[in-house]
Amino acid sequence: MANRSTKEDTKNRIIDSAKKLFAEQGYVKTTVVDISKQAGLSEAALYEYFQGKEDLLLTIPDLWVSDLLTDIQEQLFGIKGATNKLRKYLWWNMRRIEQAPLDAKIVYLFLKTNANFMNTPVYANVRKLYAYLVDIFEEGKKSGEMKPDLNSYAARDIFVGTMDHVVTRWLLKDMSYSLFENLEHIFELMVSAFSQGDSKAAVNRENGAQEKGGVMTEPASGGTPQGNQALSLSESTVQP
Amino acid sequence: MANRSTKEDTKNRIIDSAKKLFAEQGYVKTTVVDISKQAGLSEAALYEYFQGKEDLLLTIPDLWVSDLLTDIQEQLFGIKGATNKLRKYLWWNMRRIEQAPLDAKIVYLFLKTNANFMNTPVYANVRKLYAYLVDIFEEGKKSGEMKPDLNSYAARDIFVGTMDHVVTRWLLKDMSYSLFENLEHIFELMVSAFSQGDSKAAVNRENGAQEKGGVMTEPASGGTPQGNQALSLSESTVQP
DNA sequence: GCGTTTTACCTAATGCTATTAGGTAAATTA
DNA sequence: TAATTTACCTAATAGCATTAGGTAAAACGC
Repeated sequence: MANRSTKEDTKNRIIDSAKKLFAEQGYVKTTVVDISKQAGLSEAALYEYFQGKEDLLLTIPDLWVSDLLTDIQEQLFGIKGATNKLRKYLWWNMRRIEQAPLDAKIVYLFLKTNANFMNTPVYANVRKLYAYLVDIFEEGKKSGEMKPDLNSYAARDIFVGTMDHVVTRWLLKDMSYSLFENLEHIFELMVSAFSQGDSKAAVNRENGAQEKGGVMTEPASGGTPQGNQALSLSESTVQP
Repeated sequence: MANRSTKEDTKNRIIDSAKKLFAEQGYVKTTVVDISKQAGLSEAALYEYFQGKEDLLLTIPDLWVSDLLTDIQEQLFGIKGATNKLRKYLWWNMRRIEQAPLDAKIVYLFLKTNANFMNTPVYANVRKLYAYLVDIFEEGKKSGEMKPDLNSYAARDIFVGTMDHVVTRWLLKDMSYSLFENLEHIFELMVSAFSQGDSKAAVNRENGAQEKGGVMTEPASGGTPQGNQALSLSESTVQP
């Protein structure tokens, strides 16, 4: 194999092209010819690598999501306290999405509309990703950091729902501002629902009471393709 | 016009057919022939009523969402207290979605993936729908019911995000359980983030301190097509 | 009532798109 | 070096959205 590319390389080229085009123009408006041209191939060659357009859509975020799953374990390792873990989880999630907005767009916008999504390994991994949150809430209950009667599933629903909402809006608004805008407010508010006693006190108690755990502080946030213009106007679907 | 149907009637038949098929098979897999056959027409006739398949998708939820917008005003009328209003908003929202799951599926799953969604009257109306929440939070701050330093936009993000998450999961799980499952837990948890002082006390204070406002208590919840089997297993994406 | 116009719909293209059939020439293997 | 495999190609095929060009019944004008 001198001039030809390796199988792995071509497959990646196809995935990259499809990712880009799906995210840019949407699934429906992207054609298989578009994708294969972008990848420097004929249409027919693409079918050697993927069963078809739908298979491509369902396969694209596979790597990303399973990488997320192994990464979150590393990221939470060594962090003490449920609130600190929760915080790390949120900031980490946003960071990873900021770094891979194309994958995020496909997972958050296009995959859900596909009838086969629920049978996908991506879905199974997303479930596992969210399961960590339930563990964190349970830990918080045991340690007394969080309300003893906290319903961990309700808490997870609030946490995941809010995260997803913020991300989806950001994607729909074409990533025209920083994902981290207002995140501090939102996080504090959520934590105040889960925590025992006064929330701010709780957060501070946790931060102070230990060796700082190596967590927190907003990441420098370079990474969004078009740069983070912090367009505060488009912060949300509804503005004052 | 004796045998022929009226224009209005045919248009409704097309909308109903499209709604059903889009919700059942998804936008991509539904063909224009499918829709027109179901409506008892030829393909060409459909184009007299709609500009095409995409126009159809964007038009379907128009009526539903603008009806929601006028209804919410009626529903909140006369309810005293921000927490009571918030509760009514949540229960009302779920009720309306339970009653029109096809419209909901199109709005929550399919519309977001369309590049033109943001320029749609549906989007504008959804914004207005969410704007009520900000007003409610502001009211709660003024009355002392809610934290004086509450960030109303963060609060709205949490509330909307959580609602959307619960609804989306229900739709993806094919409406196989009751939308109202665990809603009480979730609501109380959210309110505890927004309220001044102890949440349960706050909720009770509000409920007791006035003529009961004509709100609350879970609706009898008959209405889901396949009936509410309250399949507690599929409550969420992640289970113990 | 009768010719004209409009309405509500139809059949039959057209042109694009996903997917498949049937190759070929370079690289690899025996 | 002959046989086989690999990585890719050109050229169908079939399905779909959309359009062109009607038609027959109803409504309108007089």
